[in-house]
Amino acid sequence: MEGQTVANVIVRERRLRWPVPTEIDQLLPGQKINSLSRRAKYLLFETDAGTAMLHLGMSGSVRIIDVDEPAAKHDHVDVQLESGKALRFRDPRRFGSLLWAPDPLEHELLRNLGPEPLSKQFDGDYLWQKSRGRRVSIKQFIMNASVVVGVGNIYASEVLFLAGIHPKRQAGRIAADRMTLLAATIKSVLERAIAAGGTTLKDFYGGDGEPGYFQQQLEVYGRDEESCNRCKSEISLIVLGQRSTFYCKYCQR
DNA sequence: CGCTGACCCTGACGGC
DNA sequence: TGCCGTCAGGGTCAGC
Repeated sequence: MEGQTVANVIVRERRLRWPVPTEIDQLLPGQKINSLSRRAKYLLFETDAGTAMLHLGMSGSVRIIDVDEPAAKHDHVDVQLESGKALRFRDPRRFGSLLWAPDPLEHELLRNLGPEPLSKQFDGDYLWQKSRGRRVSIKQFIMNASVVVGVGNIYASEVLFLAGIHPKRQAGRIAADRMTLLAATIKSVLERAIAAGGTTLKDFYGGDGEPGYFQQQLEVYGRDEESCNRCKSEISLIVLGQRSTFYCKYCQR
């Protein structure tokens, strides 16, 4: 889409996580997409008039189609291009969002986000400093986007297993050297997952239309009652902050 | 300010 | 076959 011009925007359903603002259909048509980028899990489509911010939520997806392809159920938005192709956004659960901002990094939802996990500024020292005095569990801590972005529920469990840290351990009670290991493990898990094309549990497909393969490398996620690859004991399942959490009670302290 | 739990919504699946 | 309860990979927000 980069460098292409928007011909028209069709909004069939405005009721997403937040209502789709009229700027999307009023201002986007006629604009050239200067660049595509990303901050946290928001996809950013930058134009001279402003930036469209797209979040896929839990069940959202986008794909490139011919403009005349009939819309199916849950196909909420089409961004039609002058080329005759369109970006089609589908989201059955409507937890996703499509917003508009003159300056996205100053948008209320982006301005207080923590660092990107693969950036240089995200390291053990940062995690250690940020966590002092915090009593919340380390798993909820690393899933908190104001601490660090990009660590979702699958990777949080995986990271903590590989770092040998119990998911319920209070964030503020983890020593600096373990935080260094934790930050490095977050980076390596995300890098490996990206290299594998992501994790396809049931219906995730990457931008290339291919499923991911990282699920074949999962150590604990979804493996409750199966045996730990390291010590052979049974993987445990608990709920932390309403999210399923998998871990080995012998390998993680 | 930090933390917890409720909530947003649809579809898939298992048990009966 | 159908109904009901449960669960799902994300994230925000009110209220304490």
